[in-house]
Amino acid sequence: MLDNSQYIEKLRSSGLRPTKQRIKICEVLFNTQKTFHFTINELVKRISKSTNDKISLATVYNTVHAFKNKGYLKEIPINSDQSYFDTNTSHHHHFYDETQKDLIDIDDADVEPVKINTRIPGKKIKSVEVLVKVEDDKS
Amino acid sequence: MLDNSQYIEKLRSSGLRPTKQRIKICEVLFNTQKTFHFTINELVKRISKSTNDKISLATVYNTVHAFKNKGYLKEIPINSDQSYFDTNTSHHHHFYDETQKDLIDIDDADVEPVKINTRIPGKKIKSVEVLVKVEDDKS
DNA sequence: TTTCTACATTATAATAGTTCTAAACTGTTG
DNA sequence: CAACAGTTTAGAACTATTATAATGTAGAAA
Repeated sequence: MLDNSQYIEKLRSSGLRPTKQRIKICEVLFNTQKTFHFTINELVKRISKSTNDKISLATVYNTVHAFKNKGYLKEIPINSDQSYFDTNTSHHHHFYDETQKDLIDIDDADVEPVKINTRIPGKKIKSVEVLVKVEDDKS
Repeated sequence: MLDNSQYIEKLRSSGLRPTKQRIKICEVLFNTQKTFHFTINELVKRISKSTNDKISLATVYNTVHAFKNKGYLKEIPINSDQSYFDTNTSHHHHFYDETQKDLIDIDDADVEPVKINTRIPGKKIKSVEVLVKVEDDKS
């Protein structure tokens, strides 16, 4: 309960009612220097570690989707059986470690701009995402 | 039953027994000039259109996974609730039309090679996949 | 060809992630 | 403070996928 006013504002300004549960989720997601990746499952674990109140699974799903729609979270397309989210919403790409099942940011400065020399008529590009799959190098 | 010998060979040479069902699935997947994308659901529909025999859903899953492991199919990571597969196994990238929920190949020649200027120690790059999300251009 | 065996197919059950539902609850506005 | 619209909740429902266990079959050996 230190400085929730920022979250309250953040929520209010995007049309979300600042409820106890949403503020708690904000704390878990954004009260850290580092950005990070998570699945809903992992987020639920983090939440239950950091509070004694239980937040229902449905609320976590609802809130994460609301945050995603508001642009506070990004969803990362991984060939996987569950959704990965990223608290880093700036433009950047990812390594996916197939051995460790781990997702790692690639600083945007470390990727040369991707040039696509073809278009689809009537469509505009919304995003360009690079996924670099890696595995243990046993050479 | 025209020219199944190629499929029989293909299957046999990769250690898969050429069964009726697998040959039928081969026909549906590879008996066409064009490569295409599909979900399991769509594949099941294609199969039931082109034959009177029913192939069990479990067999379709097993076979698709076997084909994927053998490199006859590629799985495309889309931010979606179901898996997309591609009969085009050559190196290439994709547009994903978010309006139409449609996946479109990008010819590899139309994408400048993606340069990643950073590595993860002990890991080697397995693949670099670009996903270009597009939407209707209402400008 | 017949027999044998390992691999395949099948229907169905089980599982996992996610979404839906309907009742109870709570911010917010007036 | 009253009232309403938005929110939370537990649990049911749903969807995609995987596991299971019985039955069937391809291919090799006799």
